[in-house]
Amino acid sequence: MGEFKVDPIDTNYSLKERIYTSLKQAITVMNIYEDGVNLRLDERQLSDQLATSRTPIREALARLEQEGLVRIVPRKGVYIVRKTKAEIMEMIILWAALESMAARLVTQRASDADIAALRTIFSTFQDGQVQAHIDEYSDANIRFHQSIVEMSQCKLLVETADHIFMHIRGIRARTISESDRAAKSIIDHIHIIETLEQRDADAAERLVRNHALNLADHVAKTVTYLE
Amino acid sequence: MGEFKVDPIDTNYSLKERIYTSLKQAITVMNIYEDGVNLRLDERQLSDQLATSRTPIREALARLEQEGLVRIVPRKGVYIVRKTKAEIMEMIILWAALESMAARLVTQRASDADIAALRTIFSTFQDGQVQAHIDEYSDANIRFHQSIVEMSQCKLLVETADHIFMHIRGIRARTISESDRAAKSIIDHIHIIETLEQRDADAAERLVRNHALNLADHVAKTVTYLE
DNA sequence: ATCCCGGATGCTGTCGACAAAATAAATGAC
DNA sequence: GTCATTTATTTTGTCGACAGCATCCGGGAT
Repeated sequence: MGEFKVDPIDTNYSLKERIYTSLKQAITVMNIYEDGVNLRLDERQLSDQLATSRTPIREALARLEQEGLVRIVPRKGVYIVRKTKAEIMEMIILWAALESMAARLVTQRASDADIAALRTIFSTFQDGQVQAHIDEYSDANIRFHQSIVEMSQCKLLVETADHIFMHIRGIRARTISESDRAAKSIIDHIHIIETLEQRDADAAERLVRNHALNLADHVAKTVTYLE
Repeated sequence: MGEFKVDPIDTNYSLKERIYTSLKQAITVMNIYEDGVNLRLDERQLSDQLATSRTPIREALARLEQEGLVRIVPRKGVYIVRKTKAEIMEMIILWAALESMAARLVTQRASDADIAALRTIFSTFQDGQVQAHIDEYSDANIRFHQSIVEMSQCKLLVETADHIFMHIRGIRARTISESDRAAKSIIDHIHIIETLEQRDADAAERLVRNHALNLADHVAKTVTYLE
């Protein structure tokens, strides 16, 4: 029987909301660290492109500012913010704090099946396959870390981690795809999974923390395109 | 010489900015968990009280929503958000993650003098004096934990902690002032300071984490006014 | 008396307009 | 030709207004 189904009218998605989502997407997708990119957002230009008035755009921009994606300089304009190297470092440290706590919670809360599922994320990368599919490995890497946070079953932890992650997405993708680090990385991941399976909260926390802080050290030493 | 000094005109503080600060202050000060309080914010009423149009108010409210202080329900109105007990618990867990990482950083970065300064926070509470000045002790308690986070010299850690702290301020004040917990609390603090002085990162991290998680357990067991 | 329905009221979401500030352009002095 | 100064243009911050949805109120039917 062909049912007559209609989607409920999205009264929850106002113009302001959609503009916010649209702008956020546009900002996160673009490479803001490229030379010569225009970081200035013109309200009027946006209102033309989106075919709305400036009011909902300004409300969306106010939210984006609170989120740290743009900076509104009074009487001058709104600018997409570039994170400094120091800020990226701090974000990785915060990430380490969040994910290590998440790992601790996973040892207490997650089911064996959920933890086992972590292994399947890397199942397609047997042995030396990593180098060949470096892009897919980068994605798997991201999924792995996000999975741990999600398995903590702490919504606030997930939200906060997502928030940081949005900012360091570009940097992480570039850094992880460096050849020699991927091999080291996958070994770390296996060890982390083992400690989770053993329900060893202290060890899991320590390994996760060190894994993230290693990234921080690596960024401190090698990343130069942020200065 | 009598110099002619004028303050620079606050071009950095637009109307939107001041309204944001004003509303935020008003919300954090009021007891939003009291029975019968009006959680609805009327834009027009606000525009009357603040003697402005609704536009800058709406932009301020958009920021407050992103911050989690209010919830904007499309076509219905703006409501101050009450945190549920589960959310408070998650905030304390996040707090534990942040402060324990901060403690680790303190052992690596802070000067001996800075760490020593932590002791002075509680210097006025010798022995059994705690019970007599429970309010002042509550303040000292808050200062102690904020100091640790600040001494981490990680701005993002400070910002994030402040953000959570704003939400749990009321709850923390009420909970800490319970008699028997204060005595236990001050002993924990002394032990934490000792591990910091010994530059024992692992121990400091563990003690700080457990101290916060103890509060979480206590809230889970005893707090009933949030349901 | 209770429930349902329709009009009246009020509030939000969005808009276009205007003033002030900032930027760009143009004019003039040297 | 360069620099300073004035003028013109652009752009932001704020405002008041209007349409549309939500809520409240009252009348009528059962």
